[in-house]
Amino acid sequence: MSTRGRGLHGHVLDTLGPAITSGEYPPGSVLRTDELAQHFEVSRSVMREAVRVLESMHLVESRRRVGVTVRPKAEWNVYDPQVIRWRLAGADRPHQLRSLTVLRSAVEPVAAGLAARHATAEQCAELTECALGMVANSRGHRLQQYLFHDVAFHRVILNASGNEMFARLGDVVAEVLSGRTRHEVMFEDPDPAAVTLHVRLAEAVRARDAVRAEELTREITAGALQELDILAP
Amino acid sequence: MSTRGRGLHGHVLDTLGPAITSGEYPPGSVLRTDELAQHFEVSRSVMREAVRVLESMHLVESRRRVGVTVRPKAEWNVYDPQVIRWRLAGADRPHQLRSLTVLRSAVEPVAAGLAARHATAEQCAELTECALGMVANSRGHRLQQYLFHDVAFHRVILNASGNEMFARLGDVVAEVLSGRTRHEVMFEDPDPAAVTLHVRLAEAVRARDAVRAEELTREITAGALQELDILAP
DNA sequence: CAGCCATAAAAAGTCAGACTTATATGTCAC
DNA sequence: GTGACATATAAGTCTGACTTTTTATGGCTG
Repeated sequence: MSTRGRGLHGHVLDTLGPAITSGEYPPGSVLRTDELAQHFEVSRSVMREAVRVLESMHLVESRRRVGVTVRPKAEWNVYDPQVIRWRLAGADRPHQLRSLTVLRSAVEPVAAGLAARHATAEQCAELTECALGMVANSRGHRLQQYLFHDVAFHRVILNASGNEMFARLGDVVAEVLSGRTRHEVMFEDPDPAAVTLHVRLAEAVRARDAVRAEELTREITAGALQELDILAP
Repeated sequence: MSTRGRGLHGHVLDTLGPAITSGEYPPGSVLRTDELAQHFEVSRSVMREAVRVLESMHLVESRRRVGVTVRPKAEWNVYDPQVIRWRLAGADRPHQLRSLTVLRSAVEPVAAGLAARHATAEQCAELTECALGMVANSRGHRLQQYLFHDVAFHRVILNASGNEMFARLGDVVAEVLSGRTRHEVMFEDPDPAAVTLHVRLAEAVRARDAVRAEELTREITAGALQELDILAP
């Protein structure tokens, strides 16, 4: 996973990326390409490629005669899936999870409304299938199977919205949902009310009821916010 | 602008990036690093750095013995500011503008609600100042000055939300707003109703009225959708 | 002492060439 | 047809030398 371990520069990124996003190298820190290359025991060419990638993520800035400077957090490309993974794997995972859940609560209801208008028959079928899968695995500590269908469900909604920006948030939602099952809440069976909401949402999309789809999704995301004790979204 | 023309690899990206996002090299196309290096008259090292950046944006995939393959559009990192700029500069600018406006319509109302809760006194003051600037420049074809305050206004809202994911959409909103003034609609003075909505929104945030702030922002973004003839968002 | 300019040093940037490695594809035997 | 094997190809890596830009320094002049 991650950088698919592809190539030496990928390995360097797997170490250096998290080190930066976790604050090990705080903003303003200055790194030297040559030193890094020595430290990671790779050639300067490889190190330079890694730095270029970090630069394209706005994590660092490379300037002549100065070095590679870590940029302030506010400038990072926080929508880069790689950056999101690094941060979710690091210390501010809880904070990141909250930010992303709030984002979900803004995007998903609108996406669901659009999905109700644009979903194909096939997508409606997938949706129903996922919802049934959730129901079937909602009891008896079958959390992994439940998660699988939950993720698939939200992915279909986002894709069916027909908006590419929404569709690309599928991975983010998947991370948030699986993160929830893995480390945070959700040690017990999922809330039956949440399961019901998904079933009704699938029905609403099938019935092309955009308003109802949007409202049901608001209830779903409100639940997600509550789980993280985010009272005032 | 763009890649800040920094270095040869930046120049290569300025040409190759738009070429890919515009579909000049359709998904599935295979490029060879050596050929590209020759074509751009740069060394392979520089070309490789450029390819690495494109790879980190998920625009291409580099595989041994095959070459550099253009990935399907659905896999691109469409939230990367660089990618957004390239696409806004290219042929599917209208399509991109619609996607981003729909995204705005989902995010900004929630952001405004949060801003009403979290905005500092300073941010409230900035907001009022921006709104006044909009009013002052809403007549007499002072479109540039109006745009400046409009962008600043929405930036403050997004920053004041306290959510880093929202805050990072400031640049996107800026692009959408300025794009609107530049190429699309808005040859005449802005709609007075929209101006009024901004003033009332600034008041709502100052008054810590989250519900009203959210609703006013919905009206603002609904207007933006209408301008692009997006009837059913 | 202040201000300015020439100089030097530091680090990134660039290039060229040789070598390594993975892998798609074709070939041959069975 | 299936499998093992050979081969060619393009990316990947390393090294070392050179260039360019930017900053700091230090001495000169007023």
